[in-house]
Amino acid sequence: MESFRGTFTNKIDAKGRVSVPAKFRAALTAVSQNQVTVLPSMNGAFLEAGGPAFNAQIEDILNQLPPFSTERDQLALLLVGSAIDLLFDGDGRMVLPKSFLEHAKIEDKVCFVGMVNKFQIWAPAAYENFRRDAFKQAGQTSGVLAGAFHSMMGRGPVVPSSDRSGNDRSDGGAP
Amino acid sequence: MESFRGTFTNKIDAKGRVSVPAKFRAALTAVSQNQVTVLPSMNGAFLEAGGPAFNAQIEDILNQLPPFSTERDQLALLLVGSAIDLLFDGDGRMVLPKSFLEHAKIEDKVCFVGMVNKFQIWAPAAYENFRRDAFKQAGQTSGVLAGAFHSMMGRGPVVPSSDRSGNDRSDGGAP
DNA sequence: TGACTACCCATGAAATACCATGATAATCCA
DNA sequence: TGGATTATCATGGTATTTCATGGGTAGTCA
Repeated sequence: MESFRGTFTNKIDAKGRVSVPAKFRAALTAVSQNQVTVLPSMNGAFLEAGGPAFNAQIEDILNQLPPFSTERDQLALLLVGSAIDLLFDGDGRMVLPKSFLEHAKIEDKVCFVGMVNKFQIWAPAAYENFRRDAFKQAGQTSGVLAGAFHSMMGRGPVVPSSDRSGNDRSDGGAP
Repeated sequence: MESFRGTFTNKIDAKGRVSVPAKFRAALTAVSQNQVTVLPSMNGAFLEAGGPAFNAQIEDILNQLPPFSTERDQLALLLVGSAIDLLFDGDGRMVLPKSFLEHAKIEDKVCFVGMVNKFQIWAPAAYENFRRDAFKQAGQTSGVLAGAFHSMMGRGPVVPSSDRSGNDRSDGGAP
C-alpha cells in the first residue's frame, strides 16, 4: 500500500503547475499511473489527496451506510462528488482547479503533508497554524489514545538503557 | 523485530552528515533497506527514530481514530507529517533536516540513544541533563518501578560518563 | 481566436552515491 | 600472553544524479 510521509512545500508557477513531491509521486506511480485523487476537506480549508488505497477507504466508509439513505448521499457528495482525479505530467507536476485553490486559500505555495494512506494539501500559513494547535492539543489529550501514545513515546522520566555497569553484555549477540 | 541498545555520540560533518551507529544500522538493514524514520518529539527537544516496527506502531495508534476526524489529522500531522524517511548512504550516514536540528538544538554532535523498539537523537548536552534528572528522579521515586529498578541496577551513585569527545560508547563500561 | 492542456527541454541547487583515510577495536598466530 | 595483522567504523572529500522550477511549443476544445 502506498505510504506518504513528511512535509514538503512547493511553489505554484505562472501556469498554475505544482510539483508533487518526488517521494509521493514514487508512492503513487507504484500503484497507479501518474494519477492522484484530490478533494476539498469538509473539516477545514485544505485538500485531501491520495491514490487507490485512499479511494478504497472512502468506498468502505460509504458502504457502512445504508444505500439510498440521506446520510450516505450527503457523504458521497462530499467525498466522491467533489473529488477530482488529476494526472501529473512527465515532470511530476499537476494543476489544481481554481475552486480547490480557493477552498484552501492557496496563493503561490502549497504544503504537502503526508499522512500514511493519504496526504493533505495546505496553504503554508494555514498549515503552520494547524500544526501549532495540534502540538498544543497533543499535550492535553486524554483517554485511550493518550494511553497508547504515551506508552509508546514516553512521558515521564525515561531511564536510558545505557550504563549497565559491570554486567555482561546482553547485546543480542549480533556478530 | 529490530532492537536498539546503547548510547553513541557521533559528529556532524560540514555537509550535515552524521553516521548512524553501526549497531543501529545493522538492526535497520535487517528489516528495511537503509531506511530510518525520524520525527521531532513533542515531549521535548530531541528526535525520535526507528524502523518499520516503529512506523507500524504509529499507524496502529492512528487507526484507532476515525478517518477524516480532526483528532486523527492532528495526530497524523505530528507523527507522520512531521516525520521524514531518511536513507543512509553506503557509509551509513544520513542528513538531518535543519528544522530537526533546530528542534533538538543540535549543533555539531548528536547522541543516539537506543530504546529497544526505537531510538532517540539528542544534543549531547541536553541528553546529559535529561539523564541526570532521570537518575535523580529514579533515586527519589518509590513504588513498584523504583523497586524493580533498584534491585536490578543497584543503588550506588551512577556517574554519567564524562564528556569524552569523539566516539563514546557506553555499552558496558568495562574495557 | 484565445484560453487551456499536454509535452518537451534547460538549469541551478540540493540530495545522494562513490572513493579515500586514519583511528580503533577485534582476531590470529607464534 | 603479547604483538602483529586484519576488519570495522567514523569521518573527510569529490563526483554524479535527482528534483523543483522556469520557459517554450504544438495540439485541443469552445
